[in-house]
Amino acid sequence: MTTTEPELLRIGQAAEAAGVSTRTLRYYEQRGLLRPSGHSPGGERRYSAADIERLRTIRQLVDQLGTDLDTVRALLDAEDRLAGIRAEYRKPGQSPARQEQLLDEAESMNAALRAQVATRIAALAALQTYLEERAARYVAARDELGPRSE
Amino acid sequence: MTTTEPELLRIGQAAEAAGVSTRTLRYYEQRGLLRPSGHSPGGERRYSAADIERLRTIRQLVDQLGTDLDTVRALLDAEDRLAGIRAEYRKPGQSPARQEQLLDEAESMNAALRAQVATRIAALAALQTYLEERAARYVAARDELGPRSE
DNA sequence: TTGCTCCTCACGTCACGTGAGGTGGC
DNA sequence: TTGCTCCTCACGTCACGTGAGGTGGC
Repeated sequence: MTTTEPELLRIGQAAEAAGVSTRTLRYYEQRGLLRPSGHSPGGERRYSAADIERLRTIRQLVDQLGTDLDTVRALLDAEDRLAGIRAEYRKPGQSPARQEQLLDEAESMNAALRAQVATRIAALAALQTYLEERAARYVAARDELGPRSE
Repeated sequence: MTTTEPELLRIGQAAEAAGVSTRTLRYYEQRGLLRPSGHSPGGERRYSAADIERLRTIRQLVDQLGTDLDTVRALLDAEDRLAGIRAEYRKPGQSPARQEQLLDEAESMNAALRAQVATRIAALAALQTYLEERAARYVAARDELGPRSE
């Protein structure tokens, strides 16, 4: 049996799948954030499911946390290094010290992100409370307007 | 007795109080978002406490919700119109229909904002869950690395 | 062959950042 | 008078948007 086809997407399909423009995909490539897994013989970009996942991660960080692209790249680079080390994990002669160092790095970044998310959620909760108070004031103002006869 | 001084701030003080740059204040003025309450004889901008409050509102919308400045202005304009009507409330001959229309407008914008905030909080909660799962995986990976002696 | 999507420039835009050169108030 | 802050241009930057003009695969 043949291995199943890799299911690579053209740039337009990839963009639509992640809710971004094709320009964004080319720009991320230029900035070193996301290289397509392959290319067609004619030179068209081809994106894998893993590429789309990576793209979604980038958008999460940018949209939800307002992270700039250089910071996102640093984060993904560190993840890539950790994944690389994990892939070599089974080979003999790997340095556990090196691996532990990368784990430290990944954990501290994760913790920093979690702190950012918590801060944002708190700010949004405050905003929500404020908006609810205003909604209540609107209702009060409407009552004060006098009873509209049905 | 004299009325207490209005306590107007220079642009640098206003900027620092709201955590933005002076450039941002001048830009918001140019874009019609925030006009300083007054000017010094020499032509310097002077900002009131209400101006700073308005500025903080703008930053909330921009930072927490990613709202663009045109949308923010539309929102503040509507609030200003409502405040204007309320100020005239005591005068006789005001149209309650007009006032109710403005209340409708304000309420619907408030509701839209609340929906946006709720969506964002949900997205952030999902991100938080994802980050916590990753944190757990890091701990597992560390255990797998082998027990560090002592 | 006809559309449609893709390609690479390259200029435009939004929300500011950052000097350049000069004026005004403790 | 000396700093410090203010003023108005005006060019730079980041993350794309948007054509311009041309090539490639069902």
